[in-house]
Amino acid sequence: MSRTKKRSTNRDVAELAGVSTAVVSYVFNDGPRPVSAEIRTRVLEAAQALDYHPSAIARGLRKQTSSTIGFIVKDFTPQNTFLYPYTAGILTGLVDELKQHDYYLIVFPIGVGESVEQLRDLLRERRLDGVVVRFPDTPSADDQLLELLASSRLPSVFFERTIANHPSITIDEVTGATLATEYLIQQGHRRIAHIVGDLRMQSARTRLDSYTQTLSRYGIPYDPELVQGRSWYARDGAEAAHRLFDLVQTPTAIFAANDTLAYSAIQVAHERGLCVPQDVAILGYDDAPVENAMSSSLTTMQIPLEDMGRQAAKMILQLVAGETIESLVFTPKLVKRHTA
Amino acid sequence: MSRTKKRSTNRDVAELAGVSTAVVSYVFNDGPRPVSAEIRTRVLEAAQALDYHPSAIARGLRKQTSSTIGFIVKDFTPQNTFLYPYTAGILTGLVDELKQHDYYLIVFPIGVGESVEQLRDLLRERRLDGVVVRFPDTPSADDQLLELLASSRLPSVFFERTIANHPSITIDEVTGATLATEYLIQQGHRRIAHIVGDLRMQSARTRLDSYTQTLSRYGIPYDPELVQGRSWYARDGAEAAHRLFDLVQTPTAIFAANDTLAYSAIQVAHERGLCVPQDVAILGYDDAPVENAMSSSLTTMQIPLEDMGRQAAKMILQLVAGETIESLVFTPKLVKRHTA
DNA sequence: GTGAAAGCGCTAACAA
DNA sequence: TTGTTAGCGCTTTCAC
Repeated sequence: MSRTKKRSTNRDVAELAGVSTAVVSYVFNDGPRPVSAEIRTRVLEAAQALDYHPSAIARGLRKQTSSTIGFIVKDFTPQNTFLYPYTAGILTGLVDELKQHDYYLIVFPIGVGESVEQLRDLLRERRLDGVVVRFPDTPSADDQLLELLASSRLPSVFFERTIANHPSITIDEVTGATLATEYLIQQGHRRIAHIVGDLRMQSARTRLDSYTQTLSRYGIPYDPELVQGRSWYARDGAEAAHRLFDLVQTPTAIFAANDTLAYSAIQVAHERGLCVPQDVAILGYDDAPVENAMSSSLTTMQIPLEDMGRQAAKMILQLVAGETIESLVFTPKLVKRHTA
Repeated sequence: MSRTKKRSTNRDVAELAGVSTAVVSYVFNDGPRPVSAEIRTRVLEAAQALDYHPSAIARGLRKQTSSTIGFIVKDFTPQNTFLYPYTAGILTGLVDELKQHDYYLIVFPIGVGESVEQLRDLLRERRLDGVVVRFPDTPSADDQLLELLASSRLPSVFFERTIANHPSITIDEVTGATLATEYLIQQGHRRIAHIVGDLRMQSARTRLDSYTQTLSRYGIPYDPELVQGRSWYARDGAEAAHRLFDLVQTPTAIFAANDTLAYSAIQVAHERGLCVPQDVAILGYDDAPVENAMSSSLTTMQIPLEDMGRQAAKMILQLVAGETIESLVFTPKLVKRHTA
């Protein structure tokens, strides 16, 4: 394996084909000027013979583009950004759609409490044509990041956040949580509990608010005991479920703020000998596409993460192309399976 | 927001600081030639004033490197490569470690049955300094991909595959599955079932083989009825579990070939009113770091995916730096939790 | 210790 | 229709 053999360039091809480098460029870019059929094939053959592939770096320098998009992700959890179904789902759609358009994706997770210096570099280095950004929806000190993005003047699309003057892709949480609650009511439930997520996050608060408002709209009294939970994670979900089942008057239905919490509740129900959904109906939220035992049986509100990733790709590419675009809002859909 | 304002370059800084562009380079690269303290600060101030950041593209063209690594992933499942815990875990460690070294990561999933033309381009475009590759371990027609990799002459590290002359990171499946089976035997079990994964994959076959061999080494007769399953997925796991519990003589322990299958088995056990681990012990494999209700309670064989990703990063960087490196083998560790 | 200048591989404006 | 050539922004050799 001769590592010394130099890769062939523009010029090598030109020489072998007996043309100028310009023509080689025209052939490979289908323009901007026409090339006679005969010369075109001669160039193509020479390129083939030399195994020539244009250097993306050199082209990038010349055209001032990179055909690369950045995916900037900041999450609460420290190291495992990509294990989070939201991130993974979005990433899947995003990268796949970009591929269709011959764009590449650089992933850039930002750990908890990490400095932004490196991100600043990335955004200024001309390595990216645009960025897709997902920050947690806390109203906290991400301002630094936002300012960084803004000052970089890179085209950007935001996930689950509306930033002034930036197109975004968001979820209509109000409708989602309202539909969820209404469904349980329509199933005849009156004693409906809610396991909340991390209330520092807007989405958790919105789901809670929509739950209470829907109850009141249907004339169902609000019972604070029926609202439990403190994070998005399984342990807290299990604890919340135990509290609910310990109540004198237990709920007949539980609306969990995400699937993880719903799974915990199901497990706790099973442990206590309760049947789902006969003894207690359990409804999730996210339709997190994880591969696990119960993912196919949970009734939940589906968020089309992969599709959202696809749309994000399309949006950022339009932005890069100089078009103006509109923000997008996705509405969760009820997926009836076997737990509610 | 003036999109017209041009970004400042090398030269702008040089002019403002009253030096040559060479000096600017020396300052930003700390070499290769020394710069007087006075001039250094003058350059730095000018750069600050102009918000100058060197262009990675231009530097790349000059130095013939990109500070970018590719992560090429091919999986069985069509669109959701990144939802697979293996991929997500490895990716997390990989990208994080690369960040420490100021390298970026381009992710490139390859869908089922997808053409390799685009990958060929990526590998030849000089966009990458090296690649980390994970293909499923089938002995099938990935040869095309392998040949592509080889002919690109890019430094590469392979996951879970040993390719001639290529450093790799693999898992000692024999030891892992043997430890798993031995543990159940040592717990006093004699009637131990195994739910296999997709037997087209080497890892599934190895886990099965090690299971049978360990049984025979301990003088436990092999009962074909106790081996069920046909894929890595929940549905087939549940079906396998039902078959096992339908047996006249049911198993007292189940070794599942991965965590997903283990979870299915647990759920089925619960549905049938069996207690885990009292009535039936269930042992998983992977310690897939998914966020779900039971992830913290499953007894399983742990594969340090994130750590493997980290090591892959270190290896590929060493390779890029021209050093020679050794392949690495990771051994799964038993993690005792509450299901076996 | 510093400046001038060549050149990385490509694209596109200017010539012919 | 094609050739020539000037850069894109950087690093580094050569000269001082």
